[in-house]
Amino acid sequence: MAAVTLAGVARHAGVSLATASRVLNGSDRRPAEEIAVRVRASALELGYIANAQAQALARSSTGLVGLVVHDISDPYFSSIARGVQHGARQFNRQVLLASTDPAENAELEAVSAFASHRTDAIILAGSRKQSTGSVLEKELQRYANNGGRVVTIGGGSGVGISLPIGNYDGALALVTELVERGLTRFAILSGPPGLKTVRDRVRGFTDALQAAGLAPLAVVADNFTHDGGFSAALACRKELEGERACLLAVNDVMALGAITALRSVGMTVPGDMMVTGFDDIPTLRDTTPGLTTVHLPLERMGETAARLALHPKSTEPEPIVGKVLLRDSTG
Amino acid sequence: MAAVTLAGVARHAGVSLATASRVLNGSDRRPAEEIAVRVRASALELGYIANAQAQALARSSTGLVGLVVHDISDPYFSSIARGVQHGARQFNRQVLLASTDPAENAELEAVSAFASHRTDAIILAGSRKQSTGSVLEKELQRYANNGGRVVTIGGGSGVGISLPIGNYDGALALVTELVERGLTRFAILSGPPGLKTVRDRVRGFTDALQAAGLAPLAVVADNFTHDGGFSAALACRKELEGERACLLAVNDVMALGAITALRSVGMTVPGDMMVTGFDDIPTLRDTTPGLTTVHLPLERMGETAARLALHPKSTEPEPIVGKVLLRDSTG
DNA sequence: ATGTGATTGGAAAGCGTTTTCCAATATAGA
DNA sequence: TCTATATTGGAAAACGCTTTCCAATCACAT
Repeated sequence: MAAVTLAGVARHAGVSLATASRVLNGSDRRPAEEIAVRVRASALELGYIANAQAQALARSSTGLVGLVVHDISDPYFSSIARGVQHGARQFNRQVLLASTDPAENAELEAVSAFASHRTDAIILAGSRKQSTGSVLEKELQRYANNGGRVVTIGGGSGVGISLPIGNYDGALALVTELVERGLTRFAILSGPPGLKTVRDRVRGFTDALQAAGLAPLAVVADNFTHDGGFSAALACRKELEGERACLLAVNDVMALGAITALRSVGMTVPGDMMVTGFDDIPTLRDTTPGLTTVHLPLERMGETAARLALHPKSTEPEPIVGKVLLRDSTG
Repeated sequence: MAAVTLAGVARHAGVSLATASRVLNGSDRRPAEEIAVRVRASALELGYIANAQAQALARSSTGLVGLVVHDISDPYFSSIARGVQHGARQFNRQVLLASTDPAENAELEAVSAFASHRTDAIILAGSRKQSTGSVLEKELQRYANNGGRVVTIGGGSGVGISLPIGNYDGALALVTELVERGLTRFAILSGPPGLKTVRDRVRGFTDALQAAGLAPLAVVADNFTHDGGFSAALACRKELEGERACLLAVNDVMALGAITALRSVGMTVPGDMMVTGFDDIPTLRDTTPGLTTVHLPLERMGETAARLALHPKSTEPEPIVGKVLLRDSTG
């Protein structure tokens, strides 16, 4: 049972292909109402559904927007994805998702696949190692040259529009506030140095410390994940020889991993060690103690990215500013 | 700067369209190596990227699989999505995501959009109100009739393959274990009765209670979300007049909402009230007290669903069985 | 040489739309 | 009544590929 085609509808309604197309799938020309009614009736009766592939080919616009994230099960990314989805719906676009997970060149593969599917736009969430002149950048550039729009959330891919995130400022403000509250002993739980986000935040931490005449007692880098935070915290604890300090994690999931790690060795937060995060992921509603962090409007970021990607005349947007939230994990 | 087409590559390599196609985009016929090399070189030099839309049209297969979830930022769904993504990659498919969120008929819209895009398969996660003969079911049926595959995770849509989840058995086992441990006072935090998942789990709870000669002290229904759990817990507390009992939430996010609610009125868990969940979402790693729940292999479920959807000869699968995890939230 | 069968590259017919022309008809103005 | 001008429906040419034929070439045994 082959799908009903436009030709079938046209035949059934006794009109031409052109007329049927004009009636059913928006056009600037509106056939006479009498005919339109007949065509619509036929379409309904036969259960016609336009073939988006064929339309894409003819119109050279697919109605698709590609979203690249590292791990869709990470609350940071799934919140952004939700926003992107919302934004896309407002423009009548469907979201093509790529969760690039562990595979090293998965990100490149995803971009290639999106380019192949001729998505109208590509949104990159979570800045990747961005060696200028990288294969990824070349691919994105080619995509952009062919008319595709590129939006990068928080971290220039070097191509297209970038939605700037106040990573540096947020990190700076966080540590500044903590110092004002009298904390002096800090250690940094960092992530892969290849990520721009990581570099920006770490720089914010250290600059704030420096401004206060302080320096981190330790800097440990690990994966940008829960497990990364877990092992980084343990390593850090060794370096600090168990002495109380404030662990500045470079994002919330790492911070949560760190807290779990500290608990697993019998330490309490904030009693024996303090911890901070970054992002304010929704998960934090349910964790105790409340995690001190920098709030980012994740969902709105996704929606904004979608708008930037899909709105014809969108310009460089206002930067997203983070808001420091002091909670119990820092006493 | 228009995109490079296959015709362009063929011309540049001095071969026909047919030959170029055979060399570049898999075919059962392999042109002579000498020619193949020339074509590949041209493709590389010109930066050719096949137009997936055109291929889809010609092959009548899009390489797309549609995933419908209620809320991609809910850890339950994002874990499943991760699995689907993995599974899809193994079959070289891209994932089209629809997070249907608040809009009432968004689910139907999503299915229509997927049908229009001629996705090779549609995966429905999170059973929706499934009035047999509903518009949604009709739409799915039509999709299936046109050769699309439909997989429903945990809750028959009445169309296509269903991946059965041991909701009833898991709920039954959970309560049975709790009763064995001496608990006698229970209340149920239920979700929208339209959801099959909800009905199955609640039935499991009540059947287990009945078997032990018990009955729930209260049954409160609310949204299937964190907020739903929050307000349901408060309502429940009223009905119980603050007396200690075990709140059986119908899923983890509701349970977490419930715990937050209880805390907000100064009650402790499990001291003043006990709480259980269902699903074992990854979030639970970081919450205290540990939530007693029924573990489901969410990511694997997604992967299995993808396999079922994409593997040519897949049959009704083994049901997924839940595993009871007793943790601190029940003492 | 000759016939047989396998192998190869290419021409052309789709796939299901949109959209540009064109011709035909209707409308208005004189 | 007749031309000038809109308005309308339809034929056909794209869009970028795959795939079915077809004809040409080749190897090989006769």
